[in-house]
Amino acid sequence: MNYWLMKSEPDEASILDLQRAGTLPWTGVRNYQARNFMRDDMQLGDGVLFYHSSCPEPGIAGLAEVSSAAYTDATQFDPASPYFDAKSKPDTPRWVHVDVRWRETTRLLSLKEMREAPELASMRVLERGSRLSITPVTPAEWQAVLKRLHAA
DNA sequence: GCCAACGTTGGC
DNA sequence: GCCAACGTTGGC
Repeated sequence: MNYWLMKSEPDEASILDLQRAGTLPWTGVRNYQARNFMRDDMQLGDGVLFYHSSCPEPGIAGLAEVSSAAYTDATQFDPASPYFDAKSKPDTPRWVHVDVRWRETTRLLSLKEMREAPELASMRVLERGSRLSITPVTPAEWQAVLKRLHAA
């Protein structure tokens, strides 16, 4: 069992969108490191911290879980999609993604609060210049986040 | 809108 | 394989 933090712009897909849909395909990842996490390291049932980015109040907005193995991201072959990749060929797809299932919509654990919490200081997403949209979370960090989310 | 940080591209 | 140029991310 692994844990992850996954960034989403709420304008595109918010935690409430996920709650309504139940499950969403995590399409649009176009970074090799993030893709490799999904392809090589994610397992069914892995815990996901759902993070809102590029918005007025960035932070963790809910909990989710990995609900599929990695499979081909169809948007890479769609010229009308913002995620279209002309260099990716259908016989050797470059981009894959997993599905993510909603678990809980929590209070917002803001980026500010995350930075101020000593027990979260080790989180990869807080590293200087970190832009990765998917980062591993340790069991200790996961527990610490849950404790904060469910407190006051 | 700014800009620091980082990833990717492509010429050599 | 190097590295300059360029593009993107994402907080502020």
